[in-house]
Amino acid sequence: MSELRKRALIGAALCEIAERGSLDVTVAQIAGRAGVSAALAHHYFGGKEDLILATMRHLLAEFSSVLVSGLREAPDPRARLTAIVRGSFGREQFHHATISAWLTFYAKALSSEVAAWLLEIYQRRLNSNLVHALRALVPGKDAVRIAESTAALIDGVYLREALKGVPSTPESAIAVIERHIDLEIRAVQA
Amino acid sequence: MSELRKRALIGAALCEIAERGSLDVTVAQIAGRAGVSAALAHHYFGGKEDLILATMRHLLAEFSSVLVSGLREAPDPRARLTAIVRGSFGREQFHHATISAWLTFYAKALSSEVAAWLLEIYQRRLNSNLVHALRALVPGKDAVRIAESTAALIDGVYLREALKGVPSTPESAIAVIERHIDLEIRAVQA
DNA sequence: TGATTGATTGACTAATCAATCAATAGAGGT
DNA sequence: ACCTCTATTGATTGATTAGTCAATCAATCA
Repeated sequence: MSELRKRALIGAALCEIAERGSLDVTVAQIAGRAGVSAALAHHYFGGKEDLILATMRHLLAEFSSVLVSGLREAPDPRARLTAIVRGSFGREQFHHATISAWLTFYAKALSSEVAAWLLEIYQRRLNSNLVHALRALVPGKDAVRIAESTAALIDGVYLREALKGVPSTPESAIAVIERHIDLEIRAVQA
Repeated sequence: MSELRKRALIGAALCEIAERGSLDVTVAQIAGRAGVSAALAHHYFGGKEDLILATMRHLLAEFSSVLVSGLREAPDPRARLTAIVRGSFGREQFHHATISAWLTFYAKALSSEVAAWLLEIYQRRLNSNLVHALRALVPGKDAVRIAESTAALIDGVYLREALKGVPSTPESAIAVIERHIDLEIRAVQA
């Protein structure tokens, strides 16, 4: 029962945060959506902060698993890069709701030590994956630089997607990133 | 006195928001920093929401004026692009505080109609400036595409700067964007 | 001087919400 | 039947905070 309720509460928190576009969600709202009382949320998570952080961890873990499974199937370095890009824009759904939740967590990282720490781990892992794949294609120094700009571009495109009211397909977003990678690699190799 | 107090309150709100890394600032905190009572803030702005939005407008207006003056001095299209990039990363200060405030406003745009509208105006203007400068260098269709990816890259780099605890110089950030622009232009012209 | 007006505040209200707690219910074991 | 542990909740508390209001203060003007 414990795990079941925790999962339900995390899912409800995700929905509520995304729907309201803010971390100003009450425990009662989350619990209500999960079909339980607010007191139960406290029982299982200790406090609101822990529930929010658990939700964040869930999102990060989910992305991580998508990334790992994508990378496993990539045959060569360039395909690994594509896997990372597609993973970044294919996380569960490319839904406005999920993207909103991410942006909200980014904002939280400004004021929460733990949230910042969690995001840093995600960023480091993304960066390390990019660098690793790039090293097979360009000199090490360039790999680091290209990884950095690519990661920033991913975040930027993601951010703009969050603010865009209408949902769109990930394909156009992916194309932007892919082109950037291609241009950078070609520029170095030329 | 009216204008003086309003300016002081907006400045205080900016500081408070940036320092706490969140829009969860109380009217009392802002007013206290401005050296007045909370009641006065209500007197001048009507409500908390209006004060926050006025602060947002201030930030946007400030950026806009920096951009305009930078563009006026640019002798050719490529210099105009550089002016836009430098303006984006030279807004008043490249301070962690200011960047934090921007990210916080981005998050607010998810839940506030007016905030979203304000940000959209800023984005549209930035985009239009980029497209206009690019049209002199590449075909129209490419100009639109490059403007889009450049704007996203600017936002992405800015975002990462916000989360980075340590402050850094804008030069490295500017270099990333400039390189992206150069690569894109060269790829089209080739 | 006396009146008017704007600036300013302290005190108050009403609402919200996280967190706590005591109490109930049910399952499983003895 | 009795105990024990977990799940669950309604009620309550304590803290926070936006917004209001009546009262004061200061300057300007008639």
